Amino acid sequence: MNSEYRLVSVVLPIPLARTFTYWAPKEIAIGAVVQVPFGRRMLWGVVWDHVEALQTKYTLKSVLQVHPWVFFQKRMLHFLKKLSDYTMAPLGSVLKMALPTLAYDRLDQGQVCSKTVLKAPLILTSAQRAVLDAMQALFLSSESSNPVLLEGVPGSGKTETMLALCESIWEKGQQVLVLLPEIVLAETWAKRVQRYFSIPLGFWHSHLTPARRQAMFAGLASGAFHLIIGARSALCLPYARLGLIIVDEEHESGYKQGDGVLYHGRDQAMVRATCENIPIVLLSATPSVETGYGVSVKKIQRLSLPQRYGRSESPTLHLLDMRSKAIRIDKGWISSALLQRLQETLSKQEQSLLFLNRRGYASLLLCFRCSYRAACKHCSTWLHIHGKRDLICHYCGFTQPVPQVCPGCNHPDALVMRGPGVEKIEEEIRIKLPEARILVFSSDTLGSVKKTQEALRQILDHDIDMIIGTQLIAKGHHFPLLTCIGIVDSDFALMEPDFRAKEHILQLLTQVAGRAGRETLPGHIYLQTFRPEPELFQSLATQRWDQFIQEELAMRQQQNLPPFSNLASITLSSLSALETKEWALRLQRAAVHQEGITLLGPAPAPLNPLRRRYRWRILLRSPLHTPLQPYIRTWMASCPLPKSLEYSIDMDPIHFL
DNA sequence: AGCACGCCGACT
DNA sequence: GTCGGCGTGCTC
Repeated sequence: MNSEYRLVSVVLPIPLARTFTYWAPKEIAIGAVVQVPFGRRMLWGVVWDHVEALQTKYTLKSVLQVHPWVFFQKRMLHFLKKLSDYTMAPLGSVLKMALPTLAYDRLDQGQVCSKTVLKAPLILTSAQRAVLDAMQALFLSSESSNPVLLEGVPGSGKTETMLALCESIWEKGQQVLVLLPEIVLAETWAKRVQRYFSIPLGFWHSHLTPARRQAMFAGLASGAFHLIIGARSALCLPYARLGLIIVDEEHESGYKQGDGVLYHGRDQAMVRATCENIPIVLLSATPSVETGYGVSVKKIQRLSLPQRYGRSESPTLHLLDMRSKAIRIDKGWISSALLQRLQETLSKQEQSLLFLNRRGYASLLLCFRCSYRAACKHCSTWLHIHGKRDLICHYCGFTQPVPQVCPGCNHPDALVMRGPGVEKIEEEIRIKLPEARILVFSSDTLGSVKKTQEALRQILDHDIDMIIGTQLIAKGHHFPLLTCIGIVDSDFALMEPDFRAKEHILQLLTQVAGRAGRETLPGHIYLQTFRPEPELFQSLATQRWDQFIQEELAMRQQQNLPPFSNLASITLSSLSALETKEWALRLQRAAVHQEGITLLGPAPAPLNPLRRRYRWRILLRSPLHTPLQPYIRTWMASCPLPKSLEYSIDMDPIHFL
């Protein structure tokens, strides 16, 4: 053994829980980013630990180079370990999220830093000033402080208040990370920041080109960027000097998504803030029930900005019972009452929004003679119709033309399209209000960030009279001329097979409603429904969100649901229906009873198969202070699965499909 | 994850 | 007879 060198264990960005041992220069620090030979590849990894002595049959290889300026602090390694332990994802998978760009055999220079300069005075109202003072008092008062929830309706001035807080972070030479549930919101954030500050600013999301990604990584890891606006995946990066995390729209389920490591962006942002010992602020007009629980047990400090500044009353709510003969219209989906209001709005040269959370033209193709219904080959789901011509699977993207004759009975004109989508509503409006300039706002019509920006510009410039949109339209945009909103089908979310359905529909409807009457014009909201449920719409009408949270918490506690218990879902999948079922049953039989832990299932997943794979699921529940991870670890280890079966573990699942 | 090795179907 | 499918196994 040469005294110039020592042994280190290295974590590599591959889906393995283990480390690999290499020779490295004696002075190498834990947390150093190193390039190592691995098989016939070269990989960048992180020095996890020093290894004192090792007997091995391998001839150990040596570190090729040490990255000159990217480094993982102890607190960062601690965060990655916690994330891996909590999600039960291999440490290497977690590292891959933290080192997504260094796969290449090259080094970028760190950047020499430009300054952040205040361009325009940031004038706060007294309410905003009070919130800012309260936050600063909290963050300065103790060594480690609780997360803050800043609650406020759209237009209450949350962003300006946060910018004033950011300024104090930038004065200390630290970085601010703003997390967004949806990356189209990034431009809006950037514009508002740049109205007040000249600032080195970076973006992070999955659509960056490799070169942009590399540059962004260099900027944030060197500390050159003072602000990073990013999607969920920005959470795990090695910032040089992180000083504050802001989670915008914290209640959004977009924070829990994706493949690979299943984590909740908001929850893990709070973990990261604790590890880094920095403040974190959650923003929302309609906080999640989980956050409401955090407030009630004093783990989260709640502050609020109740006033709409710049003016305006709350919009007026009208419930339209579609079962009533006086209201309905024979052909179509827009009631006479709503149509009349749309006409009036148009003649006043104001804007309207029709909200329908269904993409495409129609959601099903039926034969009225033989009851054939178009289904996806790969997923056990029905095909949707887009542009009246194509059948599309919303889960796997499979596409085929709408058949000319019924594939079931060969009848030439027995096929009908049912279940209206935004395109169908557009068709109806073009006939009934031919003079209106219409824009359909959905992921099909707005494929790129650029197209979305252009659509938003058209709305703001009043090149558009009426927006017909899916939930994409609900998120954080300002439309000053928008005074009339129609919810075409208010009943959709109650179909969700999920205990969070009520929370989600209220959040979505509140958000959509928040688009109306933002400036000086009064807003009207029309809710078309076939099942008017007074208490549900009551919460929306009175805007008593905290009251809804209290009621919902009481219900969740009574039924032993999160956040009063832990849930985990384990999904097995394979190409064979029989094999999946058999192994799901075998796994269930291998489970050892433990006090408090309940196993539900196995049951076939609701969409089976999905993307050609058959899936069975086991759900676990435990009391709040009994973590499920150790139990799952021993259990899964006792029942090794063959390679043909894939499994995934989802802690705190929120999507039950 | 990659990248190899290894054993069964249609073809230059 | 080979080219190539993806099942299984290994990487310090």
